[in-house]
Amino acid sequence: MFRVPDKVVARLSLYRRLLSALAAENVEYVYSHQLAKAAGASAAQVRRDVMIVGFTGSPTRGYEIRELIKAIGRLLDAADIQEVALVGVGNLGRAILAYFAGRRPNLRIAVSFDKDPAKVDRVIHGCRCYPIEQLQTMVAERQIDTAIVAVPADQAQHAVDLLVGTGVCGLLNFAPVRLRVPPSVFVEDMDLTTSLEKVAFFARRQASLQEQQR
Amino acid sequence: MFRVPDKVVARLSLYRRLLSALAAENVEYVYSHQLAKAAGASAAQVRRDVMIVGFTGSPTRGYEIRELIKAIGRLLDAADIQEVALVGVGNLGRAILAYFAGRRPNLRIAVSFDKDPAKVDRVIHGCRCYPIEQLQTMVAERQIDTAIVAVPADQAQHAVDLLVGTGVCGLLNFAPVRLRVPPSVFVEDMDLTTSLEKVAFFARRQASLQEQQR
DNA sequence: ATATAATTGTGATTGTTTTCACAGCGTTAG
DNA sequence: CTAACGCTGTGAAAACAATCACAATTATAT
Repeated sequence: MFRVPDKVVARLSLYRRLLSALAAENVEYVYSHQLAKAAGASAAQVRRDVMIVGFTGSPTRGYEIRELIKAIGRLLDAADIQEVALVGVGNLGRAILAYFAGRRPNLRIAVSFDKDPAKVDRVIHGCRCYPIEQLQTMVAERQIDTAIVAVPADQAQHAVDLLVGTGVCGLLNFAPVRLRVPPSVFVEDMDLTTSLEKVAFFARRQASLQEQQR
Repeated sequence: MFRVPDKVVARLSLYRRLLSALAAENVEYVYSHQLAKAAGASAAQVRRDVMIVGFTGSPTRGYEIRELIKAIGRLLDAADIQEVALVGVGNLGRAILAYFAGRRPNLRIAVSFDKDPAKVDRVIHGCRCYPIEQLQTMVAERQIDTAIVAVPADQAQHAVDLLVGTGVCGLLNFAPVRLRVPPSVFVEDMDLTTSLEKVAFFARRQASLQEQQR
């Protein structure tokens, strides 16, 4: 099983969404440069990425959209349904639930956990909340390998230890801390603070650049 | 003004948080390898990054924490307060407000906008919500250059056009679409769907790898 | 039938980011 | 006073990612 760089996976996910939108408008074929424009990438990049999924287009028609969507799915998606666990059903956790509610049926947040008894047993955006004590049993039972961490920073490592101990090997982390995990576990950090500081930094640079020009 | 790669900015933001935590415990000095471990980076990387901020440590003591924090601030932070606008006060927007409420006083979400009259004029997590019609006036008046986009996908481009038209040149985008902006505008995409698919992909790979080994 | 035009697939190249490796330097120990 | 240690700062190398550029391909027009 050859290595796929994570940037490529991210772009393929985006391409697929764009392709689905086109398919919904009954467009049948798309050229690399069209897809590139929609995705904010170069045409060469799109062709390279498509090459990685092992799909091939026609020099005259471009890529057949429905087939390309399937090909991307064969690489990205599980054969069956892949369930995701959410830990932490606070403001952010609920927003995440709302966001994913009913999106992709074969990649869905199946269970959530919280330590607050007020949340336990409630069904929020179609997902039942369990007490954190049941995390290991439930995750093991459902063979969940992917989880979203949306607990406060000081509880994140503990939650992750529980998850990893039960076999979870993919984490989407919203807590503003670096998680300690074995190298076999993939962590994607969604660090709002860092991202905002990044944007603020470049915005300020650009603003002062424009001021200089005047 | 020399170029700073955006990955470096992200790491510096992280280092600063880690350093602040150490400073709070009255630690005075830190070695590159210690900071590296906490940040999940290599020691050489930390030293390179510190080099970029133009700070220098001692071969025997390492970096003086309080001074390094200041040095990072001189690069990353605005001289005065930098205000941020939030567009879209739905589930996600409110979670973002809660997340940043009272975090960093000189980088704060000062105003929010929504088209829903039910939200207008309410103060949510310390931030007043204005009708979207007032966006351009308010943003121009307060000279805001940084904004967070948390509206549904189909409204994102319109919101961004308004923002960019008023001089905003840094965007943190939560809408699952590619924004069309002039090249002078910096966009950081927080694409939950893509990130989750990425994590799910690598989790699945790892899981099937471990299965193979058995 | 043949020429034309536009696109794909990909080796080669370029550019960027990370790591290596070591000189130089305070501090400490003998 | 000298040696040894373990760190920083950084040129050089390696690894990684994106782009270029062009042969191969196939529909269309003549």
